[in-house]
Amino acid sequence: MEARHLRYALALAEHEHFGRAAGALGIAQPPLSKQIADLEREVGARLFDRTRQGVFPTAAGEAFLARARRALDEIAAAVVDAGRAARGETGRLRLGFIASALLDPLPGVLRRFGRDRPDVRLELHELSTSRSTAGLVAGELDVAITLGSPRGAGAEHLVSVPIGHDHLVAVMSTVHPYAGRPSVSVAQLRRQRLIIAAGEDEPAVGASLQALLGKSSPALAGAAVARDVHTIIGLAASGVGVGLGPARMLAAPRPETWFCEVTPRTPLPDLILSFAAKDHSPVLSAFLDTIRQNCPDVGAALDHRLRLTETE
Amino acid sequence: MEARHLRYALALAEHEHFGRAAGALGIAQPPLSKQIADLEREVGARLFDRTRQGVFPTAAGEAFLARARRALDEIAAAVVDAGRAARGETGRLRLGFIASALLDPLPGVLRRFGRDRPDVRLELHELSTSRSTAGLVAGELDVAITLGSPRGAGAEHLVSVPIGHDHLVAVMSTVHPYAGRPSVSVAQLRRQRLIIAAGEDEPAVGASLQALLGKSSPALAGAAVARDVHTIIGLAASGVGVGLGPARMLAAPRPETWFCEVTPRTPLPDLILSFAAKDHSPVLSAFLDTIRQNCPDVGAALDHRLRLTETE
DNA sequence: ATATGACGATACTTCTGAGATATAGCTGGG
DNA sequence: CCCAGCTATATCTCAGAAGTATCGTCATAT
Repeated sequence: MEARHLRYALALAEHEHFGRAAGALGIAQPPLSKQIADLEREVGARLFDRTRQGVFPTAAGEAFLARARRALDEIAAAVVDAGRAARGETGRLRLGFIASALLDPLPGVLRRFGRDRPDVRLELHELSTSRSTAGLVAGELDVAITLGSPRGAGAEHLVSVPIGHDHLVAVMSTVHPYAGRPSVSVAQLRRQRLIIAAGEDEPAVGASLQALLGKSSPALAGAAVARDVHTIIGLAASGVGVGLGPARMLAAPRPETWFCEVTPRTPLPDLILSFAAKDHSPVLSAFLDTIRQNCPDVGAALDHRLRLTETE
Repeated sequence: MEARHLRYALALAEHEHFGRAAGALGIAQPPLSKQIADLEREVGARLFDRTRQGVFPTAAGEAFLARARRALDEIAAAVVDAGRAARGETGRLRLGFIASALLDPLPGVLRRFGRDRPDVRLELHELSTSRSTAGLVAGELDVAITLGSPRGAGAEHLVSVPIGHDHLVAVMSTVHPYAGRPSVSVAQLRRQRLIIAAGEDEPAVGASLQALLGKSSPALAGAAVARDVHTIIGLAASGVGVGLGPARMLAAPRPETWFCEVTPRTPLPDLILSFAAKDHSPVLSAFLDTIRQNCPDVGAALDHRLRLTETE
């Protein structure tokens, strides 16, 4: 049973005449007669009544033709769907990102991407740098935005591109003595109980903190350690101490909290976009394209990568 | 694009390996490679990633395979559906019948047929003899039960078989003087205003009435003429006169009406089952089979017809 | 670094079967 | 009764599906 049999049967039902149906199919009449006969033998039932007035489907033929139409529609749709998927118009993009990215690059990128690719399902996961890296390596994410380049097992199979900057800020309860100030100094911070991200979860922030306060500062040693930025803010708001984290971790203002700069201004590692080097999916390419249009300081690595994908 | 391509792609996706998929398909590996390559060329997109760990569908491949599965399912279902339709297990039977048939042969026939062929859609039309005949000739009915053999244009293309008897009865309001009597005589009827079926609608009943009352009886000439038996009963119940019709027109007892025999007992023409001589549909054959099992006095014509259908 | 093995792609051959041409068989209308 | 129109059958041809042999590539083992 081949698709040809379905096409021939449908043409015959449409033209109600072997000769004309064959003409419409671009073949001669005898082959059509034979194919229909073969089809009827394979189905095990007569599908057409040959009368003097024309060729008409039997009840079995009607039942067969209804299914045949749907089968051919599915085949046509298969080609269309595959083409759309190949062009990255449909599909799925699993994005891991650090909370601070929600403030600057992501809103514009996601808005533009959602407009350009309305049928791509976006799965957004707010994750720490280390978790995003692990997700990429394990194939559970397609692309990630992290603070600093991914490190650790499997990171060598990732491609990373800087797409923005960040720096350290402090966060505290609105009843804290420093609340209302535009900035706090290192000396002031040393006298506070600090709240910082767990070292293995946010290695980039941890390194910057060491640079700011000193390698084995007592303030760092005595700091409260939180799993993620939400916890830092929550602990700070409840008066546990002064939280330290990336400036853009504040996607939206929250009640009961006060944010201020840290002097000296302490740059954090760049915002980094990463993805699996061997991932050539068109959805990813489209996303990278959107990134490039939205982030002026994307580097040559992304261009190079895009060129690789296109020439394939 | 042929069904073969779909089957091969699905096998490859299942086995994730060209050699094993080819083995499962009963072909060698190179033809499978070529068919997949041809498919990818026709679709215009790479459908499989060939990696060292195995062969896996791309996003386009996943989209294609989902449709391909449904297409092949439709093809398989087409064969199944056609077979069921050819065996008369599914389909439609449009039955025209005179109301009186609802009392005797139809209940048992329909019950048995509905049990044997639960997926055949029964379309029941209570029609006069002449309307059923016209429906059969016009192809709007598949089978009909009438009073007397169909006559008129196109009736020669019908096959007719007697399946039961009927006779004339009278119907009147319960307040009519004759109500309560087991029978009325011809002499009594002549003194009543009669209600009868329109001659062209029920020719068999009309002929029997003429035989009973005389060719041009004043009682007949002055009778009220109704389109169908329901109207006869309704008019009789409302006191217009005494209705005359087939005994088995009384499918169910009704309030405000009294039925009684007519003496002398006046047989009506046989109940006749008719269908188009060239109709060889399996649903009709199944229905005729049911009729034969339920009606002991079906004649040789039906047997002969059934034999014709089977030997085809 | 080299050898080895597994796997898919390519080159070439073989043969099935789809399609073309010619014609027979059937049937209703003149 | 013949003719016209339509489908089925017979035979041939050729495209293309499948088979065989071999190559190229890459990962792993020695």
